[in-house]
Amino acid sequence: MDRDQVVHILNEIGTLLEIQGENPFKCIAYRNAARALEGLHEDLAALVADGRLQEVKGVGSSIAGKIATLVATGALPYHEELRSQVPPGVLELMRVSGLGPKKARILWLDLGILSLDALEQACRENRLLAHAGFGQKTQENILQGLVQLRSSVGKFLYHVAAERAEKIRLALEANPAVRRVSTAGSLRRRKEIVKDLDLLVATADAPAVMEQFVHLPEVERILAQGPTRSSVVLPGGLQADLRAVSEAEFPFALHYFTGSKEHNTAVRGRARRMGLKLNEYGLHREDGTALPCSDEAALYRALGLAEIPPELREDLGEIESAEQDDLPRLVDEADLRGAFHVHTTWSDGRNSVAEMVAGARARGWRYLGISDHSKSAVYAGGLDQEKLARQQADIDAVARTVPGFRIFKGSEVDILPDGSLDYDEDILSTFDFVVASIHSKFKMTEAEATGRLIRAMENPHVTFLGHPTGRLLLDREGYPVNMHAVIEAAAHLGVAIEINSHPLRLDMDWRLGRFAREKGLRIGIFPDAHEVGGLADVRYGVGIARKAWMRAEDVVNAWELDLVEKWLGRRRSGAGAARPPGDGPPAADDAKKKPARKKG
DNA sequence: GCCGTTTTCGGCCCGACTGTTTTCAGTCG
Repeated sequence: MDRDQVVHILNEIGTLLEIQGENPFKCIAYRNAARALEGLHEDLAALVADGRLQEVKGVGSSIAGKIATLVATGALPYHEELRSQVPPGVLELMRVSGLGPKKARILWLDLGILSLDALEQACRENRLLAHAGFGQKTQENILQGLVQLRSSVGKFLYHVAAERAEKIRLALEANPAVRRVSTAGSLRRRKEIVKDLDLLVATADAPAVMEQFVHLPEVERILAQGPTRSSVVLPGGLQADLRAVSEAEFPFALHYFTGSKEHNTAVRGRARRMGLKLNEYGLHREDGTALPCSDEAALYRALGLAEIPPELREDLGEIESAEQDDLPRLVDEADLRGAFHVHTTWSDGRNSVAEMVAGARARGWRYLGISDHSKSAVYAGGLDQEKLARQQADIDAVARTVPGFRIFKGSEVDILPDGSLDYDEDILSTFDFVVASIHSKFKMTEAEATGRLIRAMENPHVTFLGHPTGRLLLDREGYPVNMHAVIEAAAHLGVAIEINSHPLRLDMDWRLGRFAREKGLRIGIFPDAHEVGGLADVRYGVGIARKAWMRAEDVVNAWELDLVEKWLGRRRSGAGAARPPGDGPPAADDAKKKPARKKG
């Protein structure tokens, strides 16, 4: 049994104990042990073999014994006994927002509810009201939580889908019968949420490729298998479709299956106006003669358009821009020179300052901005003044060991309910940068949330606005914010808004990109990393920034170090909307033909 | 169940919010 499985079981034990009403600290102990294992740098099996498990902080003699059993035998009698005492349906109930162990236990023991369907039924029949702790409002909240939970079924986060798709793509690529292979669909367009995987191959032996595809080890179930198209289900219910075409058809099929539907419709309309017919098999004149294209670039060229990157194919003005050959050169991961918004063990990170810096250097970055949590973020180990001083001394010490690499001292400072910041002037002035974020009191009206964010940005110490809506994809709606007003204020004040690259956040939303560009907003593609591996999440942020039409010059952490230092300095000295030298006015000409579509 | 410059017992991260209560329990981050 590997580490991830052990972590999962320890967490589950914590939950099962909680449902049984065990001492809460005992439950926490199991979760802490799971967390400690997650942050482990060493091989778990080796640790067990050497009898050094108890050296891990959070793992004592009892849990160490259980881990050893799990690693050695793949099972744990204690865990199985707990599972036999609590039906699996109870754990299912706890997935509903607002239902914790206590309420789930009451639903189970007093009402015999063991499924989401039964829970909904009971709410509709007002059967919850008779029980202590349940009122009208609770019942309504549960029904709402059920809607939210079910709406996430059949949807997958980009990073999950991308990882699965890449495995399949590599397997297909290794097949000698496959000439070309690509992902398509919303995944290729880098949407933050995808419903299924679309893959496309060019081959002369489609049946053989289909045979390979449906029998890949990750396939759980075959939905359909034909010579040109097969569909399978992967673990977790993710559906993957593979289509096979000839090499000559490949560019047209790739374009067609990449979409979006709206983009395709617009492109086909354009072809028709030019006396051409475009479909997934080719581009033809009215007399039926084919216009061969070797790739998508040739296809667009044949229609009098510059090649449109997949990320932009949402019919949000990209065709007009391509027609005038003024599509932006989109930011690329290789453009990033560093990053801000990184946590360390000083707050809730899993790696030290030195380790995070080493990770950044290994990526070829020239600078890194450390921002642990501020004092009000107690649950995340926020730093008080004394601890902050020690953290900053630590950063100074690490900085001396990495000449030529710049470490910026900052903080992810909580924006308090009234829009003020969680540190006073004396402390704020010790930072090179400040990421201001909301982490508490999410229930606000749109006016309150918008005012709160803008007031925070008016503080001259604030350089970046962190995850502006607080959303967690497929999990939690963000607070309602008038993002247009926030973007205008940020651009005016010279504050850059973060595109938080954590795959659950990807916040700010890309749909605001055109508007943001028009206003001259600067953005940051920041990892919000809590461990070294989290630095790589910037690739997801880059995908969103590309969908948002962002160029390297719009992205603060794609700037060279000297430019970033100047920019931070100007903001601090109250110069307002500072821009890097040589960077002209916002490129409004290629950003305002079509207003950005509102979120949703 | 874990841990120790508060050290073998007694605290453990804790404040805000919500909905339920009539002084607080449960949930969340």
